[in-house]
Amino acid sequence: MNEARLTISDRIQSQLDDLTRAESQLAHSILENYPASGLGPLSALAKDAEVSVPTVARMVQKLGFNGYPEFQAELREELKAKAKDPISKHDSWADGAPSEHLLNRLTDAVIDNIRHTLGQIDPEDFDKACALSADTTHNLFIVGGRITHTLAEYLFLHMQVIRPKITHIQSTSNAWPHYLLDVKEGDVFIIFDMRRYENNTLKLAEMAHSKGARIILFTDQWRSPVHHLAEISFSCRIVVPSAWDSAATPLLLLETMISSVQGLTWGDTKDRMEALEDMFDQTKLFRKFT
Amino acid sequence: MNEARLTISDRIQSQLDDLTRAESQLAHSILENYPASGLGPLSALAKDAEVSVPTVARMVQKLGFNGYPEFQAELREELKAKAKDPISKHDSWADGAPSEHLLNRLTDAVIDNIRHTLGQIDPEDFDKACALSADTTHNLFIVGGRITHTLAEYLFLHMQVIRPKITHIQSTSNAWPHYLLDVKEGDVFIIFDMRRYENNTLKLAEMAHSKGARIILFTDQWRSPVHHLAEISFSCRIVVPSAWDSAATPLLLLETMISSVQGLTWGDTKDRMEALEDMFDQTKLFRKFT
DNA sequence: ACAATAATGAAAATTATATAACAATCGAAA
DNA sequence: TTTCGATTGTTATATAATTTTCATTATTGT
Repeated sequence: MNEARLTISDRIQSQLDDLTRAESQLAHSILENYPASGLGPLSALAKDAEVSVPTVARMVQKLGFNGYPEFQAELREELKAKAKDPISKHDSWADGAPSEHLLNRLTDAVIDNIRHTLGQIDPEDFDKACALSADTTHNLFIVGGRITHTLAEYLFLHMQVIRPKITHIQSTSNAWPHYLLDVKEGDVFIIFDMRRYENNTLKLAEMAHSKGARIILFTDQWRSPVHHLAEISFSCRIVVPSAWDSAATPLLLLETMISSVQGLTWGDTKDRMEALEDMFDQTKLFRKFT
Repeated sequence: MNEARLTISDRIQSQLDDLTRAESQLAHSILENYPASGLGPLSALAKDAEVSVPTVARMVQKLGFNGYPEFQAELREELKAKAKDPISKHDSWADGAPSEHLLNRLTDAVIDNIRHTLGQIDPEDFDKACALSADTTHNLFIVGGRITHTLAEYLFLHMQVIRPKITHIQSTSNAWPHYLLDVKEGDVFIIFDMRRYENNTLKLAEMAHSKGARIILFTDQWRSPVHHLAEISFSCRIVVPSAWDSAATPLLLLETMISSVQGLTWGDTKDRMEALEDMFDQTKLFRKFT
């Protein structure tokens, strides 16, 4: 993927000395605010550079393009590539594997997903969601579906240590209506619903909502219907070159959330963690050392 | 003039909820590689988003523009402004959050973990592990511990669709010795053991090993003691600025493995997936569309 | 200074592009 | 189901953009 491709800007600059008066004006005008000016209509560019329309057309051909539209297409390609650039420095992640190896392709996709997702997240929303999750004056319910219950469980396992009053509900289970009996106004639901959105999850969300619960939703880029009920939604990009979706991006958000909530409740968490350590010591579940 | 401070991207995102099917497709297509895609011809954008040409024209008007050219002009203005912006703070992942925000710090760490981990993985080992997991002439056991059972479960849920003869064992459960009765020579174990290595997991691994099972281990950079018994080990970097470890890197490996195994067994998988689809249709578990 | 040649611009011809008008489709409510 | 309204797509028209042609103006070498 990493061809030593020279940009149009490069090409123009290298030729800058051999240009005639009008061409030079034009070249400088293109470089002035590159690439925006080149993406407008040809006539606008000509006017901007104070040269005639055909001058622009000819220059573009001199640069090796078949026409102005082709020139613009290339500019847009550059722009796309640039947007991805921050990480594309690594032509391959797994050394020793060709870049077409699934390891590299999937990793590329996941990193890309992360960037897109993070780029669209409002940090204030995120902080608010963390604050809600840290609020121990209300109950916290964590809800996952068929696949997403693993994410829910992951969050639950950590939150369990961090704070009390927490419940994990699997929406595919028949038992969930029972849990809802205890829901009080102001309780917080963290709901996971990724594509192939589940009817059960939606129903559960509706009931929780009607009881006055506040909903934080983790969904994909197409958004579960639950998002109409949610106070805060996080839509994650999940598409990878696979028949399945990737949970990596939502997991990253979860882990950040866990860390953040832990920070907010540190006083309590500390005690709880110590208590947990003691329990583990007694049950000899873990090894003291490797 | 404060209206002008909202980028088109912002405006689209804020309206994302109230969009119809075609509009939503289009919106996502625009955001997909913003702003490049919006700077091409209207018809190209329409084709890209798989909507009709007038849909694009209508959407642009909905966004408050007098026509597509006006919309493009605004995009170019944004581009110019961005290029001139002295503080192009695009070195952070979550725009709008300071680089010290946990979202950015944790994401940095996770990407770093991925890079390190992938760099140390031998692609041949990886391919071998996939081949082993795809081999349906033997049973496949997936084993997780207290936290890692979520990863195990995630793998199990997918593998379950891809191949038969598969079992998920939670090493913290009392029941695991029973599972081992069925283990035959040549059976494959995929074991998860991250730090705070669990005694149960080690014992389970030892018993499986003594029965002639082949072990694939997912562990952290310090390596679970199980790795002495493992035929193939993947050590993942898991450290992030948090009191907890990150499961993102092992998850990425898992997802790659799932995709790879699926490729290896595609003939069978296809049938199994179709059967699963039918089941889902009958139980009305999922919604057909958003 | 004067051809000869290249460079440039004005306007017409051509092509592509966006808008408008209309028709089909889909989904919700009766 | 059937109907109504909203949404989306198809076709046709108008508009804008690009390319071509050709006349004009600079530039260079003799």
